[in-house]
Amino acid sequence: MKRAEQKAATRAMILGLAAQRLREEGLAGNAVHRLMRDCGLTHGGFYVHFPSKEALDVAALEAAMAEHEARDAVIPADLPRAERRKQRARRYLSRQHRDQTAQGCPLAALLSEAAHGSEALREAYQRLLAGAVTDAGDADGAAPPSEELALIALAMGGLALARAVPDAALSDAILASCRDASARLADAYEQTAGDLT
Amino acid sequence: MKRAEQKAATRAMILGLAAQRLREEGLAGNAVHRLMRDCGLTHGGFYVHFPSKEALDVAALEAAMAEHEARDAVIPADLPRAERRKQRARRYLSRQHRDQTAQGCPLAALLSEAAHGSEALREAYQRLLAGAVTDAGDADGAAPPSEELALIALAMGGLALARAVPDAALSDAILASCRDASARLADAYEQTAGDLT
DNA sequence: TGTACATCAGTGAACGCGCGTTCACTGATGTAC
DNA sequence: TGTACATCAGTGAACGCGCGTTCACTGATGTAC
Repeated sequence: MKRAEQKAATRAMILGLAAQRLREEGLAGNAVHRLMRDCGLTHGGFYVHFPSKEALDVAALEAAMAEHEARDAVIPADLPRAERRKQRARRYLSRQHRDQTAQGCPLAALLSEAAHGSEALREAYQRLLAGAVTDAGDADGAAPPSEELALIALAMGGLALARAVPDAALSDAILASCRDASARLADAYEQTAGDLT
Repeated sequence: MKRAEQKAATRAMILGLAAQRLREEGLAGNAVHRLMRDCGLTHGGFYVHFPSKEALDVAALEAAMAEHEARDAVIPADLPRAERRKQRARRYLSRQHRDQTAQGCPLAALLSEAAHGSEALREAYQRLLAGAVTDAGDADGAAPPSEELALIALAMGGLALARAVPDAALSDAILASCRDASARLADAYEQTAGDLT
């Protein structure tokens, strides 16, 4: 079985690097030739592991999300819901998350690009988003998905905006504003039930 | 002066179409050859009007923003601040805005892609964002920029997310959740002064 | 244990394609006399 | 007003480049006897 193990290891290396690149450079900036070369391989061998570039993009998105979620699984479950939401926002909208794009949330990294992706990619994107909403909702005691959706949209929008802007002071201000807004929103959700208009 | 007028008209046509394409397909999907062909011209003539593709991207971003802002300049100034903010959010997070990408806000269309753009593009992006924040803040009676930043991040994040997701029901739910969250946030800003944490 | 054969991960040259950009040109418009 | 020349917006062939993908191959690993 040594051959199969070696193959799996190579595939994991390609996928791992692709998952980083996808977040750093987006869908467009992740070329097969560069990816394979930077794995110490030649580009032809790529198709032993993946049927197409599109398939890699989907697999890389999923791998990136799994890695990102494994990274911050430790929010104490005994805190009140609003407090957990604030902690999540504080972490997501941190300078660290902004600056470490390659290890960050791929949904934010592809926030505007996802709409131009293949159908398979967009379905994976939606599935991962729905998963994140469900996870957060369950952790928050079966909280309405609409609340989690808005909190996630605010967090992702703030993070993407902080990365788009070249001025460091403005970027920091965006993160701080959105952290504050997340906290206010978390509090507001505790005060009144949500009827949408 | 007939020649100069003709030239200006051609340039405006190229720029106008580029401003649409930029929002529909992003930075990557806006090719010189296709753009010129769809203007009824050949690609060589492009460089009579713009020094480079990069320069076009910047000009198209600015043109798109100007067009977008001209489109929704009519929010009554005599309404209370929170009400104006809610109206703005309702419009920005509408199904219409989501579906008419080509006429929509270019900052949302490039939300995640802007970070990979040229320095000139990122500076233009920041300038336009700052302008939108200032305009909204002035209209709201010199409101703190941090409040406007968070409201804009929520609106842009929600819009981009609603476009990313292929399922129409989920997309609608995202818009509705973010409209509701914007309203709650606008109310929350009226109740307490903002100190950032 | 040693030999012959099969498998298959990875190689590297080649493919067609679309990209941004250059450049010698054409021919209608504008100017000078 | 008519003729000769200059300008310059737009043409279209050509450039080098990187992309995703294919394919005949190599040579180490795995299997059969």
